[in-house]
Amino acid sequence: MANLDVCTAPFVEFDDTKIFGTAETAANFAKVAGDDVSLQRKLSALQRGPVRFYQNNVIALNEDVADYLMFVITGVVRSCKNCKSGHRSIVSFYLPGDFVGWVDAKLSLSIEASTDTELLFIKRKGLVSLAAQNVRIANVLLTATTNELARAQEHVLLMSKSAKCRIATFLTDLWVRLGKAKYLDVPMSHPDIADYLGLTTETLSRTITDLERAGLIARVPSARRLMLQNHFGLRRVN
Amino acid sequence: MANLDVCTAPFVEFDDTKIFGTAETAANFAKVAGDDVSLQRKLSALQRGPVRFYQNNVIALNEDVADYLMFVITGVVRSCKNCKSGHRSIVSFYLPGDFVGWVDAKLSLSIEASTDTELLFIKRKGLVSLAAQNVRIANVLLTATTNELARAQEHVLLMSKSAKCRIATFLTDLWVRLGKAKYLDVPMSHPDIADYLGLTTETLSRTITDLERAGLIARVPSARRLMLQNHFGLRRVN
DNA sequence: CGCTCATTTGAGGAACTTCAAGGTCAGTGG
DNA sequence: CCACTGACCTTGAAGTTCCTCAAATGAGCG
Repeated sequence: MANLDVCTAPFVEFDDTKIFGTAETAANFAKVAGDDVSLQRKLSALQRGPVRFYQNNVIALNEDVADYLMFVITGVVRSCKNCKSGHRSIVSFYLPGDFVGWVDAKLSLSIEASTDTELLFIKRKGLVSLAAQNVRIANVLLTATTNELARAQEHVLLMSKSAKCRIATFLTDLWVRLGKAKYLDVPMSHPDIADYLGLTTETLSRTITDLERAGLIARVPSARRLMLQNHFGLRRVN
Repeated sequence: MANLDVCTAPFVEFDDTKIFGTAETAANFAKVAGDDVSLQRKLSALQRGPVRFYQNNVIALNEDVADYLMFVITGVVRSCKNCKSGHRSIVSFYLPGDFVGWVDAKLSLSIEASTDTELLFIKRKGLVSLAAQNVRIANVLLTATTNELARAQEHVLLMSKSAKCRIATFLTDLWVRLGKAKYLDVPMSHPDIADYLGLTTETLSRTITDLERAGLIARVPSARRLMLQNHFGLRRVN
């Protein structure tokens, strides 16, 4: 991240609709400014990108994030801890519209592309000083951080529940975050979900089978496209 | 919390040194303003209290926290989720110097006194608008939220580790947060620690015994006063 | 002292992991 | 077109970790 061009270098042109399909939601950073055109201009002066990353690319190490904040346009970003032992924990998934990179170097997390993704890089200092002048921006930043805090706290709560409950809750929450479509097209892989929930892929797979047998969900054809058939029941799992 | 007097009503005068012993660290809200006397005055105009709570008193329900933010002066505050089933999870402990109440009503958490405690109540809106005028305050608030976010994320990481690792890490982190004294006087009860770590009190007790047998810690006389004997070893537990 | 609550210890059982193997799917090259 | 590859997903059997239930011990307070 010392030089953003290093990040963009390995990415060649490709057909957007193929990888960033129309089903993907896309977010717009300019909306942060509302209707204020001069503010929109100031914001766009702070941004660099969009930059594209392929699945499993490392976007940044947490130590590098001091200067830039990231904003997800399409795809899914994960922040995770990779231990020397090979064990991995995923702390958070970021979807379109989320800011990535609030937390400083304390925990040395790795920011990676969970799916192919498009990101904006935003000069952190510039955004913060903009917030000191503009109440709207200040509130957006405070809301962004407290929302992420709320999600982290829900994640903590989730981790002390059973595997069945963790997975049911994860799926319904994801369904809500992705806009409550008819089908839940799960964007991230099973290994990613398992590491997010503190489970093995085996337990994940077995539990999804259990939920399916209980009539709560259905694999519409494959594991990546689900239909949540009994929302009330899913919320009641424990 | 609609009326703070309701909170103060049940508390009678008592000998401070008995309950809020000298061993307890105490925090000063005015330090947020640094040396700026006029800023200190503006801050103190926003605060109400200190208010005292006894152990296990409910300080606020999360839905009530819209108007006030809290600042811990002495003691330990917990934010927790109490399910109808009787199950309880503790999301976070707040020590002297911490702000409580950033997260809004989404998750309906209960803010409770884990030990006897003294708190300031601070008008949220007033503090936020002060932040929009003053860069120092703005940075204090952003730092407070991102620090809490970092702690929540570490908590998430902790929850996917073994019981032994969770407890060893909890103890060393607590030791650091409390100022690295010779003895670790654990301020919160075993049930609270267990609910924070997603374990039972039995597992907690057994594991502490294991850590003691391994020579990593010692119960100096009782369970509430520990000595961390091998910090390197404690950090290496997995 | 005698009460209550907190902590410790034990035995058995449930939940999840580990290890192992088979199946599916998309992309690749012959 | 088809077989090959590698990553992902699924399923089974055995093993660990942690929980549940139950009881004993220890600490604080009137």
